[in-house]
Amino acid sequence: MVAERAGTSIATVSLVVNGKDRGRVSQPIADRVRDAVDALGYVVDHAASSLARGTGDLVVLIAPDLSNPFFAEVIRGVRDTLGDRYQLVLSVTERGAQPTAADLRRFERLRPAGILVDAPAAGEPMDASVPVVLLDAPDAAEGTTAVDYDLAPGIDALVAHLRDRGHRHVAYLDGTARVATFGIRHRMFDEACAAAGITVSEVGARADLTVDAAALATEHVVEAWHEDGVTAVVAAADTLAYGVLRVAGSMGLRVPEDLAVAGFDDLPSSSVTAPALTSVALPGAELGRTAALRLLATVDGTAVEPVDLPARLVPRASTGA
Amino acid sequence: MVAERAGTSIATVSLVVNGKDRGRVSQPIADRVRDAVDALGYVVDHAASSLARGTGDLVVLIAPDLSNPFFAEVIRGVRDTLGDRYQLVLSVTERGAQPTAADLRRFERLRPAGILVDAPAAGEPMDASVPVVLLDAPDAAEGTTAVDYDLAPGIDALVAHLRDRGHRHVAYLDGTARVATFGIRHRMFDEACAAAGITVSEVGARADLTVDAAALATEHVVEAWHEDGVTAVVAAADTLAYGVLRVAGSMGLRVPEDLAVAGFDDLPSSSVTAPALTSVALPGAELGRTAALRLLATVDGTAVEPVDLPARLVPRASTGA
DNA sequence: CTGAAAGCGCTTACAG
DNA sequence: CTGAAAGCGCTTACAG
Repeated sequence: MVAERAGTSIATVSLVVNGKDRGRVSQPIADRVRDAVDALGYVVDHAASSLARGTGDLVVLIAPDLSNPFFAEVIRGVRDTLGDRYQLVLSVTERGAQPTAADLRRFERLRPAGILVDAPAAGEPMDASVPVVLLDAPDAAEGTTAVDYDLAPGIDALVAHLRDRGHRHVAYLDGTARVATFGIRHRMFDEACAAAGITVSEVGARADLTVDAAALATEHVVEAWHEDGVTAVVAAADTLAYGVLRVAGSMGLRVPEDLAVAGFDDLPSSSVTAPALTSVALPGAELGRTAALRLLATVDGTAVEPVDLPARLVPRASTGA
Repeated sequence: MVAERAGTSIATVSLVVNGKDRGRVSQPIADRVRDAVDALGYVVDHAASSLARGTGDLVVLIAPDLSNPFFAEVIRGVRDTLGDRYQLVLSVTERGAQPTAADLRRFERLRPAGILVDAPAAGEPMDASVPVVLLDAPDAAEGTTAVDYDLAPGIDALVAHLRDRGHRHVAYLDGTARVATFGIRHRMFDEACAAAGITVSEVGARADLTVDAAALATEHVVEAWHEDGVTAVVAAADTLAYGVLRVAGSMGLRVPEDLAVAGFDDLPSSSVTAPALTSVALPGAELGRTAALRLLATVDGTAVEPVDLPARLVPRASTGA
């Protein structure tokens, strides 16, 4: 229809629409085509275009359940970096599940320009026929491209902070998700504690990343923590720490006097909890931005120096800051 | 490749893969095809398939910036209802922006089975060449399909609650987003107040849906509210109310004694703020579920009775509950 | 029950 | 500078 209206061939329309008309199509004809496109409100059919080209302008970001508002930051970073050249679409896994190789398979079909995977399930082979960049996947296999946090500065600062406040025996509330990043957080925390002369309680607990689940898990162990002499609890995510705060509040435990609490993520709402929550802030937007840049580099065939993005401690009232 | 391996034609493979082989392909051949598919890890190419069919199995959900964790609920509702037959992908607008007709245009190209649009920008013509269902779009034009909240029960209960607590002069903190749903919340609140003999302060304020923006906006007007004799402030969203809580906390204002605070959404973290936040709970998952059902009904050509989903009040400590 | 063929709407060498 | 033609990987009448 556009070609007809512009009085030219379909091939010429394609060239103009894709901006490949420089030196190939004369000015007047190109203008006529553009007028016709505007008049008819024509948009290139994505299916036909990516079929012919072999690839499209879609970038897929596969993320775990968005109930953790932290991912909004990551998404924003990706979006801002991708710009107009690519179209970002998101896929979220089921509640509590992590992205798997099967998810990757499903989106390969769309012939995207690339796929980003945030916090993939541990031990899955994350490779596809299109460029893939993993986010927050510290166990990524050799040969895969991954962008990770450097947790050490944040965790070391947290442990030093707890130590300064006199804590010598603490507990850890882990997430249930089978993700490498949680494993690493836990391990690095244990190691930092050991180095600082702090012992970590044998009484462990874990919960899904929701306030309700964390509150339930906390109720089950809070007595045991108390009897074990625990004075502070560190949760693998702020949403988990919220559950601890809620239980502490309803039991009349004073935070931080009776029990200090800290988390990971530094969510926006962590500055308004009762009391405000100490948290290891992870640079989510930066993670998204860096991952998108690496994907673009892969697509364009340029190389990028890998860097880990440092976490930092945000001390607040929940640990007596 | 699959056809070759199974010793059959491409057409037969297509039939088997799409489950249209009943009474058309013999059992042994169908089995051979399935074996070949498994062995080769074949998946249908989405672009080619939707080009040939004219439509695909994608459902697109266009939502505003996800920094409001409330949308996670909506998404979950949609996901759970869509099931395996359709593949859900999300698109998020830029921070603070609402979905527009242009976003719809962009995703039409993908030939999705349908498009869901949450909280579209006010006054945009939201129609497309594929089925569209609007969520939380109380100003939707005639002829468009929309699923909305019934805010009355929640707002009436909130105003009655404030009245019972002795509030006679209150303020409203609005969102900046150009969405009908915010306009309606404000208007219904004003009307309910008028009916209950409560006056609403002329000192208005509005902010983006982030804690930081809301805190900033609150700082600018909190003096004026005080001088105006305001005893309670209602925010158009919980994230806005968090900003009020933060400013109150840093100024030494007691909540609810000096200033009562309430919001809309009932986010998971609202039970752990300082103090816990009274909120008009909106059934987000239900909204997503209902919208997905209506989309499926449109696709299948069946009719559905429209229903609005009632909001309800969750009273907490921030209003003295 | 099975396969050869047309066509979905594009892009891209290629010939003119 | 421009257009006719092949081909991207499927699906679906249609003929056998």
